[in-house]
Amino acid sequence: MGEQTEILQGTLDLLILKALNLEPLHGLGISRRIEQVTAGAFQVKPGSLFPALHRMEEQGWLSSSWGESENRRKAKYYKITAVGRRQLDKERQRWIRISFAIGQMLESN
Amino acid sequence: MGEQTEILQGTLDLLILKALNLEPLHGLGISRRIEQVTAGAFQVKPGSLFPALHRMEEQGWLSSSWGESENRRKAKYYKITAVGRRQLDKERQRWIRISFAIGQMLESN
DNA sequence: CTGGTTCATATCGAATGTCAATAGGAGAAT
DNA sequence: ATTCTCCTATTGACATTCGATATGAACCAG
Repeated sequence: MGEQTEILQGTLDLLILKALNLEPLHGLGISRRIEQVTAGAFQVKPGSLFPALHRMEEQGWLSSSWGESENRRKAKYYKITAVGRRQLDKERQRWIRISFAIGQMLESN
Repeated sequence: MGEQTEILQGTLDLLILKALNLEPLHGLGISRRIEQVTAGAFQVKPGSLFPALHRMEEQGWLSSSWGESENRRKAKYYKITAVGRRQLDKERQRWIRISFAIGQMLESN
């Protein structure tokens, strides 16, 4: 694994969906949002982010449209869909189940 | 991904190390222990378990020796090493950091 | 208007981890 | 003996992630 592997594999979709649940963002905006909210614990690199966005769009969880960034740059904005919101809920529940289970495991003496 | 993908990718090592922290177990014993403690939330299949065990032994986190199971079958018992205990502590802290970060993400409105 | 920097999207190759399916051997049971 | 269960193990396929890199657009300095 890489040196700074901080991303918990399998939770990237959850993080992205959650980031977009409030408002549409462009790619790097999503990355910044995640890094900001988690106080730097997750650093989503482009090589992880964009394949994930494409995959999620293909599955109908996101839709995208070209626009302009805060800095007047060309930027593709991603928006969560209704299907994506259902998926967010699924992944949220999955996370709760998993973190509870691991908690049980760690607390078992 | 598979139908019942319940395992959070990247946490298998943590679960195995923790399972072995109390006492040595053979492969399927580890699998059962994890399934039991987590109330079935994690089902570790052989195709996931044994590659993980070999990998972890190669890294010096585990040592193994042939013995006899509770049912008189030939069984390879895995034991956590001192290095493995340090790794367990690392992974435990990593888990705490990650679950805290995701918690922050999910609670952000 | 030219060169450099930042922003932003994107792709590629390699490595890793997981799973489903399967194999195979060894003890137990009848 | 043959059937069953237990236990270890491998194989092939697949998805995900990462590091590195490429490309292009807008801005700024001189």
